[in-house]
Amino acid sequence: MVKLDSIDKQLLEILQADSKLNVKEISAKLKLTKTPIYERIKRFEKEGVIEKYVAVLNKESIKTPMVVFCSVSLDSQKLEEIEKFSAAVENIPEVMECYLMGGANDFLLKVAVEDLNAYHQFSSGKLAALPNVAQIKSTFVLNEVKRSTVFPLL
Amino acid sequence: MVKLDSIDKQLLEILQADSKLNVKEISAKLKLTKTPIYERIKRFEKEGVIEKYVAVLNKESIKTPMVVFCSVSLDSQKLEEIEKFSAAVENIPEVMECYLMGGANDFLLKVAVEDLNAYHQFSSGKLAALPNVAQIKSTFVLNEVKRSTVFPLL
DNA sequence: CATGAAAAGAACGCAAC
DNA sequence: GTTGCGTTCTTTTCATG
Repeated sequence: MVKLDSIDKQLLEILQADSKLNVKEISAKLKLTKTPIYERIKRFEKEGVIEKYVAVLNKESIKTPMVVFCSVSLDSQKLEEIEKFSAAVENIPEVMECYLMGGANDFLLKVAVEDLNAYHQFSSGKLAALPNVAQIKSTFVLNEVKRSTVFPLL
Repeated sequence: MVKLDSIDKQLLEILQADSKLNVKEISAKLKLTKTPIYERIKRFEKEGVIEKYVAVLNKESIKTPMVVFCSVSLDSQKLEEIEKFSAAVENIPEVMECYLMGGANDFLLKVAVEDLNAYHQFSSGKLAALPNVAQIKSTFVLNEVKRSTVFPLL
């Protein structure tokens, strides 16, 4: 875990919102010169604080997939089983996000598929086929109101 | 909505995974020369297919916030009320994602806050204070197993 | 941290095939 | 779509204060 000072946080905040700004522009925003900003960015990249840079597509302009949230509960909540399920889910491309949840000790999965038929195949074929899966409850997304990749920095 | 040919899809796939590759490297991957790749990328940027480029932070190396999923149901599911709620949610920074869900006609919100106390303030203060909110059910994330921003291209 | 210089590489624009 | 060239901009390194 890396300690971040105030400038670090502002810098990461900026890069999370727009990584195409060049060092000169970022420096101006933070009222510093290029050198320190450049060095901080390179440090973040080297230390892995910045994992990667990616393009974000506009969902209005492409044919968007059907998105489904599914709650998956396991027969056993032993750590070993949880890790086995987690590992399996990693390699399923339809699963965009997966969280281990408190409360009912379920997983919550965000799944993207082409259509209902594809979802059926995914759900009964791939997901239910995983060992230890007890129950799957699916809820369909009608509309994406907000989606942000920016994590608040504490 | 833009039509994408096979190369477009591969190109966007690559840029969603790593936007720091230069045109030369991408061209090599797609077995084309720089010119057409460069032009396609510029077209995507101009047309807004590529909305922006962002840095993705490594959650292991920063102090990650507490993440909570909350189901919000409204008193009324009239379109007008749904839009009013959607608009309000847009401007709440704690709300990272928000989806209008099928089934129970609820919203599903992914919320990031510093700690339980902050969540309490958010939930009872900001969220419950919105007009028309009937019920809020919160489930806490224990562990993030997978998180990807890559949308499959259909 | 600021300044400035200098080299390498990438982006960008153009022309010819 | 390819090849090639030239200009401009950014990145990257380095030296000085």
